[in-house]
Amino acid sequence: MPELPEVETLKRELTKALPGRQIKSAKILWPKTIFPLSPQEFQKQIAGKKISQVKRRAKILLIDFVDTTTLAVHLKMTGQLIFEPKRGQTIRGGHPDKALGEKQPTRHTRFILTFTDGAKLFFNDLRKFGWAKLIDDQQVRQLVAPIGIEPLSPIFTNQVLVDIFRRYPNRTIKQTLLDQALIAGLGNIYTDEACFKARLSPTRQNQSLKKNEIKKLREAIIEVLKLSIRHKGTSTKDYRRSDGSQGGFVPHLKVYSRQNKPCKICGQSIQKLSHAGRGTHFCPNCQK
DNA sequence: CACTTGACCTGTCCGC
DNA sequence: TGCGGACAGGTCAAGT
Repeated sequence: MPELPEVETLKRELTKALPGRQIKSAKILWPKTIFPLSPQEFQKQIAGKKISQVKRRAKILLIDFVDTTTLAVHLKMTGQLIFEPKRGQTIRGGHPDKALGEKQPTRHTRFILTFTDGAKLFFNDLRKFGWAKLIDDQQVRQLVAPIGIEPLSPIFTNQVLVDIFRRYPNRTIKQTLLDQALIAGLGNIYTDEACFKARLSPTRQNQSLKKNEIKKLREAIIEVLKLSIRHKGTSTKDYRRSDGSQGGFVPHLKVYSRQNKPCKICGQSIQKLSHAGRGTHFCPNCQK
């Protein structure tokens, strides 16, 4: 599911494709995706807009227009944004690659943006939880206001994380890392992976953490996110890059979706239990 | 106030 | 083979 590294990957890829392009039309196949606008309102408002830049805040992708409005997109669990250059044109050079993905649109396509040059952007979402909101800059500020610190920003210091854990002594590490109001962009995959890298059990109580353990956790969060971004994200199932291809981080996963498989460090069996309402994966031997 | 559960959805997998 | 149910998990609202 798209978490920070996946949305960051899309941001970087779409930054190469979208700025400068102008929207010719929008086709809405599942109106709930663009709620509260009706398909007619959405189509009328977005037609003619020119994209200035693509940004990311937490797991939200922000497609800015020259007129200072924004299309804010949340992919939730199964959302995809697939960019298709106009026929005969490829974004990465060379011949069109059949391995890159299935033909667009798919049965799960919820809306399509068509640009004046013939290029298209497809929003696919199997489970229909994702959304796209066409909003002004004031509404963007309201949207991102409750979101916590970006873990890859320089102000995400040891002290910041220490303070967060001190503020919620009775929560567990996993509950804390998943809380978007505290730290932005971590989901189920990267909380489990960061805890493993820091050798800490995700179910540990915050108040039991020593300062040097929090330091290790901060470093682990940053390393795991950066490494995944380098590999263009995790495609356990639905996540796709903007060209339809899969991210390359799955072989680097140490615990997520590896229950009953041997720990890559000690060989003991990776365990899975339910915690904080999520499947939680860890090595009982390596993580304390 | 803090924590848990349900809702939103569909596809996949498992046991019978 | 088919069917029911559990499960996958981001986020918000409602319930305990």
